[in-house]
Amino acid sequence: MTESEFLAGYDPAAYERPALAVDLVLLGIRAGRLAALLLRRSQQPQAGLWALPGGFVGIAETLDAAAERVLRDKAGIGRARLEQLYTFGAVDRDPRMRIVSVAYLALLPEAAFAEALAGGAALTAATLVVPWAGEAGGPVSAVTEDGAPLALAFDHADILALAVKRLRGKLDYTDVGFALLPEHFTLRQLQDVHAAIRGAPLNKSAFRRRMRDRGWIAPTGAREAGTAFRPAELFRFDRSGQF
Amino acid sequence: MTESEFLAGYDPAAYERPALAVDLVLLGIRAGRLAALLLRRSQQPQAGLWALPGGFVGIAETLDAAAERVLRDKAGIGRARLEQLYTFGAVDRDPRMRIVSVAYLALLPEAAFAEALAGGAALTAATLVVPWAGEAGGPVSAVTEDGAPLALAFDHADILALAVKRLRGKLDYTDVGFALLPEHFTLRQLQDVHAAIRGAPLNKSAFRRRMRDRGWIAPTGAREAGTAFRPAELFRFDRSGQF
DNA sequence: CTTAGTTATGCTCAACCTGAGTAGAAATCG
DNA sequence: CGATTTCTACTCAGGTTGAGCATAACTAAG
Repeated sequence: MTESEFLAGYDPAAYERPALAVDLVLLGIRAGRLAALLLRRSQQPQAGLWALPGGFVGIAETLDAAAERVLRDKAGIGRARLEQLYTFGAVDRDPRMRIVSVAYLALLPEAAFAEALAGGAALTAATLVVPWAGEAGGPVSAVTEDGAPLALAFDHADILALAVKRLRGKLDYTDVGFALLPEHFTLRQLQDVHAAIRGAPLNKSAFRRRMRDRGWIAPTGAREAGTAFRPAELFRFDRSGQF
Repeated sequence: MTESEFLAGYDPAAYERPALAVDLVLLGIRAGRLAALLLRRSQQPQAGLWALPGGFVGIAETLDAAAERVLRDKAGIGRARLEQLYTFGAVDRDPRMRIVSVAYLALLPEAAFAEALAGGAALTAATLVVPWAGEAGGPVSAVTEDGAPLALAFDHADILALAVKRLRGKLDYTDVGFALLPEHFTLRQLQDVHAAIRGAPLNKSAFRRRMRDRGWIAPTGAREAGTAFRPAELFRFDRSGQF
């Protein structure tokens, strides 16, 4: 039987279908480190564990639309650039039933991250501990500001790990570094964000040179205020720089 | 209502679920260009159009397992390294019903590609025409060996386009270039594969130097046979070179 | 056997990029 | 005003890349 014949004779109700959900990895910078927004599960299974905001995909709803709806309703965030990350389909990833989940990634500027935490959605910021270098991949764990571990629900540790890996991979040739910063920023802030994503320090002068040469940043003419020492120049992201 | 409450009260049968499928992008090199294996649809809808091999995901079947089953049953290929590409979830991507499809990518060495074509699965090799440079992305089209266009079914042109984009992005820092070659190959063959994926020529000496310096290739001592001119040395992929 | 033709391989050289260090500029604090 | 700290620009060595040239290795034609 060919695929065509199979599809033509397929009865939508004849076979049991997996449930389809989306889960959101919402990342920001917290105390100079990568952090994710998590919700605490209050019900069984896995009550008390920490989970990514998620929800089921409607029958007439795009995956992207489902992710935007979850962003709005579960995380209380109005707008963010969501990007599909990976689809997780292990059979036993949820103990109740078969749920296939499409993971999405969004990067929040510091203000949006703080606003989401202060909102009514009972979100917590979990600092990510990434024990591997570069794009090797591997497990990650989540801790509170005090360093206390946060137990993650389901396969959400794997989802977070993949998000960090993807982020590191895109750091050098896309604008992900700017997505975590406010509109105006100093080169030092930009470098700190890159260092937080990489999990490793960067050469200062080489970094500054590269950013200026690539044409990604434009000087605003203004300077930092309120610093104890020489204020740095403020830049903004210049989208006209080619990618 | 929090996510936990929602999930706890969720009745698996209460809401209509999208159907979940996998589609396979099977790529190889054909006459020095990237080519994909396609099936011709014999039934409505979109009868006569060309489609990627695909199939539905079973209720107790991993996404990866479904992709492997389709590879075996629909494409007649025993083994290949499948990698998840992206999940396509437009509401109207299939006119019959809502189908969300997880696309997978596999790279076939020249022999496996030819063997699949010769097998009983009625597959056709479609040369991919990629009108954009680098990782810009955009539409692709498929043509026969003679240059005649092949009309693609559903959103499969988008899936192929994303596969090419992904492949180009991974070319420089992973082993994808070797996956399309036989076990023993010359540096010229390796360079041709890279050029076919990039869609642009490469500097010869710089390419050779880079490949040798990275430790990805190991000389076999043997030489090409049957060439009209000086035979090139045969190399094999050396997995011990770090990534 | 000799020579022309063609590709493989190794070498050099200039241009560019990166990591590292140094020196002066600009601000606050005591 | 001087000490302190960070920002910014500059230089320099080392490594990588693109480009070209010389030689090696092989076949086919004469």
